[in-house]
Amino acid sequence: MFQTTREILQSADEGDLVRLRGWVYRKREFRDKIFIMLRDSEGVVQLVFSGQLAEDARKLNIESSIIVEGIVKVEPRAPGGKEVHVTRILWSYIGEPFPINVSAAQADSEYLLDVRHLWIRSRKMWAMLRIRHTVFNAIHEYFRMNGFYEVQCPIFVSAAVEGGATLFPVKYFDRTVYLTQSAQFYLEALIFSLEKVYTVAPSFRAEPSRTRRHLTEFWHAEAEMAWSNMYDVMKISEGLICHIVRRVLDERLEELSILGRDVEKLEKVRPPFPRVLYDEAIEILKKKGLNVEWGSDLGADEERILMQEFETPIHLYGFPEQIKAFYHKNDPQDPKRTLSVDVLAPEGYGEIIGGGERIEDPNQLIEKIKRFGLDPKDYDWYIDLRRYGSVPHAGFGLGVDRLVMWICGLDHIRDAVPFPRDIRRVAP
RNA sequence: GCCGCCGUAGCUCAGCCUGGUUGGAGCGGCGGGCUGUUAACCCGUAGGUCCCGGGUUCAAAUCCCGGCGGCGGCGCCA
Repeated sequence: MFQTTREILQSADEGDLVRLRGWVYRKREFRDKIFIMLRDSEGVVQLVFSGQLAEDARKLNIESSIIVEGIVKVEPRAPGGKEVHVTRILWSYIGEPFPINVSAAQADSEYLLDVRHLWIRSRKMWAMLRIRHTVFNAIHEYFRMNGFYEVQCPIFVSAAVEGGATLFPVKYFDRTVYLTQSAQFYLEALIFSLEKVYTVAPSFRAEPSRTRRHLTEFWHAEAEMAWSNMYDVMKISEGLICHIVRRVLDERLEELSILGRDVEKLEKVRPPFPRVLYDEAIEILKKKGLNVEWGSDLGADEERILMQEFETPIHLYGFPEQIKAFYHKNDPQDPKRTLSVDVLAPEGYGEIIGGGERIEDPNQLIEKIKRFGLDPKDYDWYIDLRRYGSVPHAGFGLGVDRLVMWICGLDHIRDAVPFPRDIRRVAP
């Protein structure tokens, strides 16, 4: 029977005989006594080796693995207030000198990406991974609580969702297919069976983006709802974000603190999010002296400047037709505008959700596909969905890695993912 | 696609602008010291094709040209 480091710190009593297993996180050597910070999946606790055991412990390099038996001591000088005085080393594996040192870790260097398979052992990565775990769990919780069915969509696809977006070609027997960039079209098909559906899956974008919020492979949480409109998307998406943030605040305070996250800022994330019409955003930016006109897309700088006005995420809605993909439904009251909505995260993190109402009329859809310079033949089955009992419907996609990046307060999306894939990096 | 930056020890970096004896520091390694550390500390020690090629010069890590490798940001999007 083994105890975790967390169990030692939380519930073990003075004098308890315990067994622990883990890795050497830090080692502090003296003549006849050695302190080792033992790391496991739950945390870190101090071990004390003395006498002959100190001589054995001296051989352990950083990240060596070890199983020990010892006696719990309440000790104010120990990190966490308790430590384990080792009485037996039951097993050990003396690792080679660990190649990551303190200065490399502080520098947040490229080297850490080269040795990412080892760096994921670090406290920072550990904290992020645990928060990420909670985020993914909360996504499933929220959708299931709200009557959505989870579905699975193909990764190999034969046509683009976004007209212009770049796809990764894949050799597929004697022809070329592509890696999916969104499950949206499949989700739209599935609402005719299940009405409210969601999926959490990777999406792939071959755009040569070199920014701190782009990956070529990212995790996409997408939902689609029959009998729904743009305002339903706003309600569900803000409910989702708030539920996720609440869960992280409830379960992961220690991890947020390790990452140095300002928890106060996350506490402010409560519904409803401000609803900002695209036109208002343009006005705000003009007042701030930016040269933006109705119809132009908001770049990263504009987004950042706009979000200085807000402390929570916002719904930015009603984008002009020309800056949104063809499938967005135009506003019948104002046809040059679409019933589209993005969620922008505060603190400069930008767009985390994109969505809106879809065109349900087949003729309107065909007409818009043509107007966008695309070929309706490429969207054959997608148009077909509208021919057999079409319904108003809407949906959205959440960039889960961007959400994790924001919640953790990270500088780069790469650090929101254990093994990031970007324009150049595909290893480890 | 556009703009900018970098390449010096296993790792992080200083030195380069203003060329000048044997190219430095911290961490890590190795050896030693130390009765309580919190990224332990102290002493010693090993470790270098200064990315590659060419040029200028009495002299190049340093200046110039070319190549290779890498990074950051924007655009696009989640």
